[in-house]
Amino acid sequence: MTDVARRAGVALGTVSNVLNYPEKVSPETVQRVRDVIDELGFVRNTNARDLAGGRSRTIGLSVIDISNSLFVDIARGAQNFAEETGLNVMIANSDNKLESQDASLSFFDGSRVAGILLAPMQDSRASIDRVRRHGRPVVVLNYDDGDDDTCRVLVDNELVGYLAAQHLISLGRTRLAFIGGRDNLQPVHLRRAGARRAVEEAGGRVTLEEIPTETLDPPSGAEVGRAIIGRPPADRPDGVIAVTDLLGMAIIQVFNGAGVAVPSDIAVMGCDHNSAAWGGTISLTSVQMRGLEMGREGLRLLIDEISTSRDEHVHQTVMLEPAIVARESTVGRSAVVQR
Amino acid sequence: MTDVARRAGVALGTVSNVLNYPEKVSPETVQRVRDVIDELGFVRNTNARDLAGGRSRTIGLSVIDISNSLFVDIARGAQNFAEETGLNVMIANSDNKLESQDASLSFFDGSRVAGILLAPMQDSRASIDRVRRHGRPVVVLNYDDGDDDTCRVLVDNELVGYLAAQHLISLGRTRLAFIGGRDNLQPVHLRRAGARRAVEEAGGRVTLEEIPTETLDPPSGAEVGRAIIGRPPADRPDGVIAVTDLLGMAIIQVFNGAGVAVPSDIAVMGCDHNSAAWGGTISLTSVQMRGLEMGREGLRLLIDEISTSRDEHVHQTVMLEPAIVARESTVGRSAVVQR
DNA sequence: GTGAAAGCGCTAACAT
DNA sequence: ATGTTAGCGCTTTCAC
Repeated sequence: MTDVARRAGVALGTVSNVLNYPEKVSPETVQRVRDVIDELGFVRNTNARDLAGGRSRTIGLSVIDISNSLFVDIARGAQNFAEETGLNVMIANSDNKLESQDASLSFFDGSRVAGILLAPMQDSRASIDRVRRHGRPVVVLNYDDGDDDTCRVLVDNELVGYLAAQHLISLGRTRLAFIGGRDNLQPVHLRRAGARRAVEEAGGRVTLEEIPTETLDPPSGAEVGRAIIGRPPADRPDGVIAVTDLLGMAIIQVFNGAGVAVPSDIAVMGCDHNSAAWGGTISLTSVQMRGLEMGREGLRLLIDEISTSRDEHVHQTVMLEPAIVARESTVGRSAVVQR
Repeated sequence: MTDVARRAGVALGTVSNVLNYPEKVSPETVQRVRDVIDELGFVRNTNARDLAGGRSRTIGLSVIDISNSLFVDIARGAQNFAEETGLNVMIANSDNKLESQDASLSFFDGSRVAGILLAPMQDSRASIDRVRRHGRPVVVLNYDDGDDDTCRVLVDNELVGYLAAQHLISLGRTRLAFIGGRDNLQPVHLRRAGARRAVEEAGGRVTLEEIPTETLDPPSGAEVGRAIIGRPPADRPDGVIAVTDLLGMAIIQVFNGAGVAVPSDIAVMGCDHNSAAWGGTISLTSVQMRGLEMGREGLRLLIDEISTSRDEHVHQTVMLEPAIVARESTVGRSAVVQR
């Protein structure tokens, strides 16, 4: 910056003003300084800027698993909003390792980022507290650790299950099956509870069969699919809710290969709108988890917390409403207007 | 740090030494200072550190599209290696927008990162030159712009096609089909050329049919699949190479639904080992694009360029060898040892 | 082994 | 409107 000042024949402070408060400098000086900046290819040092200014324009996003499309959506949502507000989002991936998550948080802490968006892998209050004690705001995404002493953005997973079941019921299905992983996973538990509620509300005319699976991956889905096919047609469900899209996709393919028509014989749907399951020829009905909104809302809350006086900030929890995305696997080809 | 020094009853410089060169400080002092650091929850300011030290321990990774699993792999490869070397990798996603890519590069430039890994969306020499003129090393990943004035890590796409065709030929298939997008895409062009070479080498006993597609997405694959099924069995290929996994997966599902057995009637394989196509019950043979190695090698080259004296550095191109990943869709279920 | 002091490249308050 | 200057929190000589 000194070089720029000398070359433009002005003082250092003037260059700074041109950069930060151009309205305080005469137009011709602004022009001259800017020309020199271009000429020299000057890029101002963000570190020094943040250090001297005592603030930062970048926020850190830490996600558990960047290969899951929900987290990719979260990142994109946050970035889009950040763009509008002149902030920068840096992504750190934890690759499902808790120690990596901690390392990322420490890195962000050391970088004196303005704030942190954290989509944690499990209860991370200890790490969060540490960072926050250093005065760095943290907003938690997609994980309910029951701590309302922090801002969070969550999706109503009970409603996810409820909407899914309701969707199938509204299509006239009466023998539902809920294919889920183990119940100790928070989202699985909640979605199952929601499905039960919808079935109960339907009175006695709808039944719900619950089939647990070992994992949430395709092989488990295929296994369940084969088990269903092994039963006499009258004994099969006519509507299947898979707790993840990957599970649902695998089930569809088994049905496909066995001549069971989807959705006419059996309607199938997933619950987490995961692009990793978009490879199919039968597009999959699912429930939108609103990753984009989650990222965007999270950043909004974070900005709010950053700019509010530290003591006066009121933490809030935003509960996002999931929404059915109806596709061919439940409503059939003709009803799908656009992919 | 001043607080730490005062609380520990030592000078500022000593705290710095404890942090950076503990061997230069007496053990008891080290211990005392460290205790105070823990007690105060002190985290040193990376910005100030980099500013004062004139270097940085973080490197920037800019990818075109974080929703493509190849780029996710690249990121993970780079991060794994970075962990071993005490560096930090910050990911910036460009969401397929060229202006975002430029913004990311400028951000990294302003942050004075040690170096940049760039997986660009198209010829980006202009942007690269700008950054490099500021003395910041850049390594290009997965894109061959013909510029050997930079370090690059590429995958031999011609070999991808060659290996794919060879794999099918070695399984006794003689009527191959290459299902590709438009030939103006560099990878498509190269893979097709490789497939041709393998077929030529096989002499007259193997034929290669080339079927272009509008896009590289599932719908195009399904379309081709239906076209193939529409032909009399003797007229159909017995081995299909889809230029992307998504295409391949869609084709398999069409075959599946029509009672065409994969791989016994027709073997099908993809070419880019994309996890977005892993949802199937028939696991897909593909060609490993070595994203992890790409990230790792890229970072290795980058570190080399960073530490080498600026003038003495010799740019190099690492050409990664793709490898067949044989799965059920070509070799059948029994031959697949593990997923 | 430890301490003192000069910067790193900026911002922001103040002086002109 | 422009120039001057004191830090921001550290690293790094160089003395002690």
